[in-house]
Amino acid sequence: MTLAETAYDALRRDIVRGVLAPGKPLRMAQLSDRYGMGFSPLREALNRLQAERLVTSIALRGFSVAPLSMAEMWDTINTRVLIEQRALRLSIAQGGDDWEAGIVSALHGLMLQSARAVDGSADEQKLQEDRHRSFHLALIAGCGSSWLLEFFQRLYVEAERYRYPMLQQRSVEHHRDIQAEHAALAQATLARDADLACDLLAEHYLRTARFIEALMAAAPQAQTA
Amino acid sequence: MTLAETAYDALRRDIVRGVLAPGKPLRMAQLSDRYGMGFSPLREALNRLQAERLVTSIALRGFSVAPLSMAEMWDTINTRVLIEQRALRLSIAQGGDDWEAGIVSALHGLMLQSARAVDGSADEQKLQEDRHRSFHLALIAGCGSSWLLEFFQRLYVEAERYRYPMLQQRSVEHHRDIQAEHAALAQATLARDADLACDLLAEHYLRTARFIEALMAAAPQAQTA
DNA sequence: AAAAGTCATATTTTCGACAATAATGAAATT
DNA sequence: AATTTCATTATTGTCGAAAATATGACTTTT
Repeated sequence: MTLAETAYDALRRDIVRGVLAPGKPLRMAQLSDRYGMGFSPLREALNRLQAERLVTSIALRGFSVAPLSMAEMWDTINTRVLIEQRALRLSIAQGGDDWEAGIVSALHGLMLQSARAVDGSADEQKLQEDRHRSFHLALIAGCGSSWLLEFFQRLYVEAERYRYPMLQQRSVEHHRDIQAEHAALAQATLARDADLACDLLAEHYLRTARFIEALMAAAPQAQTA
Repeated sequence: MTLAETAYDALRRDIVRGVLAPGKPLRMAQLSDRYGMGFSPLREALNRLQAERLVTSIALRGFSVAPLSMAEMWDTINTRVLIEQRALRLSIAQGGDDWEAGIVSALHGLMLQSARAVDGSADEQKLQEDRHRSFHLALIAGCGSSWLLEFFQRLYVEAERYRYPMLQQRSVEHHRDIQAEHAALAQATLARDADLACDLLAEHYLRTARFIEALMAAAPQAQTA
């Protein structure tokens, strides 16, 4: 892996996790120090991230972490529902055996982990997040549209920025059985009940959005810094 | 404007217009020569374009122009219809006076040009293309979703790559009155008839797609080189 | 003859220095 | 006191060279 790719991964992770706070200016010298590399690979990574709207830039005034707002969170959630409902319907209509197997496998991984660790290390948490993304990706992996899959990835990452503070609050039990929601979603999908699966998917995301909104209203400084 | 931005614009234009053929490897030395700048700004531009999927890259093996295929064209068109129909409905539901004014203005620009020039210079053609994009953007500019607007831009550029050979064939009259389609679309939108406007929009794009498919079947080497 | 290894060349990737521009703060002016 | 001017400093953007890696021709081995 090249240094530019390393920088891209590291910056992306730090932005999503809020280690680099929204709005924060990203000075080259500081980044060079932090990630142990020269300007060139960092600038390449920042340009990629800019294209993905995780960072903003103004010519000759450098880069900043893209800001967050409640309005944009709702936009992200609503667009996710649009994209994923379409992708889910396409998958249900034309998904094959490998698609079904992928869902079963991803759901298994998701269940397995919830039984094991109440709250694990940073590595454990990363693994959990990966499995969560893998599950939602598996549901729509049969859609056959590279655009829908790309937009899913983009929106997932953006939503993760908002969801991260929620993930940290393990103590607060969310008044939700998220695993049950995932299981029901998988079941409806595998039963090829498109209408039900789409409803469950939308409700799944809207619940998360409402929860984050409440959380942000209570502690707005957490991510808007 | 920085050199990196200049490089981005120039590369993007040359890729969309097929001057840099799909699949063609982009060697740094060659690009440096062609655009008259060093490697650094070029690499930044290429990284942005890679994030937008106009170029592909493999570590240590450099960049290439992203390939084209009929399957991907249909994916692009279908996704466009999904995104723009949603954005159009939102705009119709909540668009204000400035949104309406934008449509009237953009349609006027579009009509004006068609009356003037049968086939203009390269500059004239670029202006025409800008007006066409402005019109379609104006229709959905009231949607209030930055994600939908971004995806529109992405899909528009990709579609332009496929549409370009058609634009060159001015001699072939397309058996279509595209201006009339645009006018009808604007009329239905301003009348706030969402169902009709969405149908007209989908039909507008599907006609183009079918035309391009026929064109490519006749001369597949034009862009797949 | 086919496969594997070896070297020379071509190409990408990264670094460090330099140039260009913006931000900062002190001195001068109104 | 507020504003402007100007020099100083900090920061970004670009270049050219050097390091790292891939490519392709050639030799050797099986």
